[in-house]
Amino acid sequence: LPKVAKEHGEARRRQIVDAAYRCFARKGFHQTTMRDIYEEADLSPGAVYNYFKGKDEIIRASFDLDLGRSQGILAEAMGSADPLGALADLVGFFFQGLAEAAEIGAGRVNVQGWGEALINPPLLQTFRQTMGSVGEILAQVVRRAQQAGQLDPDLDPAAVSQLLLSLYYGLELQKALNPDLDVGRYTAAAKALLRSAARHT
Amino acid sequence: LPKVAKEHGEARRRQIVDAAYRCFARKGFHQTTMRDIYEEADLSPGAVYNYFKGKDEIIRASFDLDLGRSQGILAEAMGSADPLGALADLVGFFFQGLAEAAEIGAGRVNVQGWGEALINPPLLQTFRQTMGSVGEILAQVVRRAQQAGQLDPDLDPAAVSQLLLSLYYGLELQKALNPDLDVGRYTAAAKALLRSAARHT
Amino acid sequence: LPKVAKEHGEARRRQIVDAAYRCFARKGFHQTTMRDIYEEADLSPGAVYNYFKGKDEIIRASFDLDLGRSQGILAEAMGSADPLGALADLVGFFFQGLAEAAEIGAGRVNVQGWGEALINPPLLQTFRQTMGSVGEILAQVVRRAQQAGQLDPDLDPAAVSQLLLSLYYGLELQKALNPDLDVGRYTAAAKALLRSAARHT
Amino acid sequence: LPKVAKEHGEARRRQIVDAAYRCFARKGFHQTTMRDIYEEADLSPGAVYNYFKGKDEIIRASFDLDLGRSQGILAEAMGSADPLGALADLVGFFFQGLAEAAEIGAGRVNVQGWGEALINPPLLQTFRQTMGSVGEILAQVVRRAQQAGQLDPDLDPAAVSQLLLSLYYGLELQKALNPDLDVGRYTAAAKALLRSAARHT
DNA sequence: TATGAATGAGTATTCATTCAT
DNA sequence: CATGAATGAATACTCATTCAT
Repeated sequence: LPKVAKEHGEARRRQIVDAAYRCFARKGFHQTTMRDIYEEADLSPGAVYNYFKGKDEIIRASFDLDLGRSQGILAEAMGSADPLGALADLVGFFFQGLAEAAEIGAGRVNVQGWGEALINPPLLQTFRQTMGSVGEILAQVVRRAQQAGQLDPDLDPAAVSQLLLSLYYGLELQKALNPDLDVGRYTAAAKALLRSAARHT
Repeated sequence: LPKVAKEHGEARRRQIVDAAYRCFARKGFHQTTMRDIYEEADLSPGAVYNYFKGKDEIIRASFDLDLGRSQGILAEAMGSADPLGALADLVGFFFQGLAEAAEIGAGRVNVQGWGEALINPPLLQTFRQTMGSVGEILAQVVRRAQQAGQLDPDLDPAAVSQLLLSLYYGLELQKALNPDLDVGRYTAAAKALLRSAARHT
Repeated sequence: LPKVAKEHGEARRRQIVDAAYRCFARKGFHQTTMRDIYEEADLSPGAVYNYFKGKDEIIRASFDLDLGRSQGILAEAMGSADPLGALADLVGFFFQGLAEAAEIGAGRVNVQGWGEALINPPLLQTFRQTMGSVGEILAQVVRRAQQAGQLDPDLDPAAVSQLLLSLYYGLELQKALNPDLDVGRYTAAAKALLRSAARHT
Repeated sequence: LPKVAKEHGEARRRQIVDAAYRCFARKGFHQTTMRDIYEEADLSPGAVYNYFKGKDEIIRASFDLDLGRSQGILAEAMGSADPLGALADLVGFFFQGLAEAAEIGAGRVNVQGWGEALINPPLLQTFRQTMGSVGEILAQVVRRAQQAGQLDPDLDPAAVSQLLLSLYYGLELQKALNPDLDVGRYTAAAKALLRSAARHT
């Protein structure tokens, strides 16, 4: 029974967060009212409050996403024998993921989330953590690429990792503001750039 | 005297927008109340409404910034005899500008502005216009660099220009979320990357 | 149980409209604030808005009155074998009703309602509908009185019906502006006038 | 000089009241803002306040109309050798006057004025005075018609005078709510009614 | 747990009026 | 007298949250 109850609770939370997510993508966090959320979720106001303390918690929950799917490819990249190639793979994987996630409005929610994070400390933590850990992994891969002689050893691994993050976030932003943007061409250019950065021996 | 009146009006509008800007940087657009704004501006509520129709107009006015200062260097870059070098200069100029603007909270306001633009059509226009025109200039410079043999002619100029924009916006984002970020190192890495992309003849 | 909920809702709406009505009689529509209304109704502001979209809807609801009580006597008049006598009865009934309604301030609200209707289209519809349908019934009774030889067949039934409406509205107005007015004497004179209009055969 | 000044002042007051009147006819007293008034009058806000203490005074001034034009015919009626005929003439004169005044929106302003008077004591006085003095004159004419054997001596003169006022105000109301109303037919019916009330000797 | 009526602090905005120039 | 920028009290309405059922 407790297990069933727990599963039920998880399902309800998911139902609420999903509904909220759709609202957020459409109207933004602060234009979305609790009413929007519980109507989109087909629930009563009280029901929502049985699962979340308030709107803020729902916003935060919208970003407690499974970095899980990405974890695998990131770990793989760190261990790859061809670090530079792994970076290119990451670019392909993440940029393409962006294009797919755009369909559920993820880009719209994320871009708004950045702004929200600036005035919402707990959310800021979430974002910094994600960016921080991914950034460290990227820096590590860059470092390994340097050790493998694939990249100029004078490059600043941390800064390069930030550049790579910028290519990702910048794409997410530009794609959100202009959905017509062609992710494929963008990705191709990014890979070309990466290739050209390879050490010419 | 109409001229005096006009100047006075402009000054007041500036006073209000500046006050609002500080509030926005601190608390976000929607957490900032009109009261916050007119108190920060040391005005009465009515006074603010004499110059702006409402909050929305103030938000929009906060982004009607003078692209003017940048116009010069962009034009110069387009005409430069060393397009690739000009690109590096642009990177230096704009990234450094970002660091300076951070002091007045511009980064914080801009990042929030992106999110706002997604649910605020007039603001979206403003952003798309800015990004569009700067993007075209960059693409043009890239094209000229290719013609000058400085860059691989197979590169997609539009996509490269988007990458460059990403480096800029991504920096603005990362700097806003983490003010400790070292813009100098980031800029150096970007320039190194650009150099490595130069055609090796 | 939906039925209970519906009854509850109706009761609340009534409670609000009644409270508003008292305020309107006292201070007029536009001098009455929503605060006046929800305090008079002993409710919170939000509660009022759960039942009415806004002040305008409350004003309109104040005039969605049951023409029901009158419907009976009007129908009866239309079918009466003594149409002229029926008209006199209507005069007695309605003018007396006016005197009674004055106690709840109905006259005051109605007089203000006429003015409001001039600048409030939906309300205008309400008034025109009521006046129109009552007017048609009166014209019909007049016509029947003419056919029965009780009234001069040369009289314009529609115009006579307008005269009768004027006697009613004019009384409501004069009584509202001067509560001392003696409705009994006014009614007696109206009946005498009606009698004198009877065809002298 | 003082005379010129006074004339100037009067002209300005008239200019303001006329402008206000147009606004009132259009939007009602309380929907009309002082801004509406001084813009319609092509004046500055301060200018208006140089001639009127405030909005309320302008409203009141809108009803301080020249009963003058009517005074003549009323006096004449009181002295007429054919009082009943005089009553019919009054009906013709005033009802027709209503039709003409409708063009400047007088009906709309008056109907709204009745409602306003109910919550505006000084205005109430104005209305009661006008109605009272006209009513007394009418009662007097009725009394003289009775003495002349033209009307049943059992009729209540005061009540009959109220009925006559009702025919007037009721017409004004119905015409305001329904501008299509045919004043000619209404007047004809009123005169016919009056004729039928004449004593049949 | 679920419901949804009720709460009430909070917010944007208006507008009659003033007064320094 | 004229101007019109400034004032600020007042107002309609919202919406996150609660709690009795």
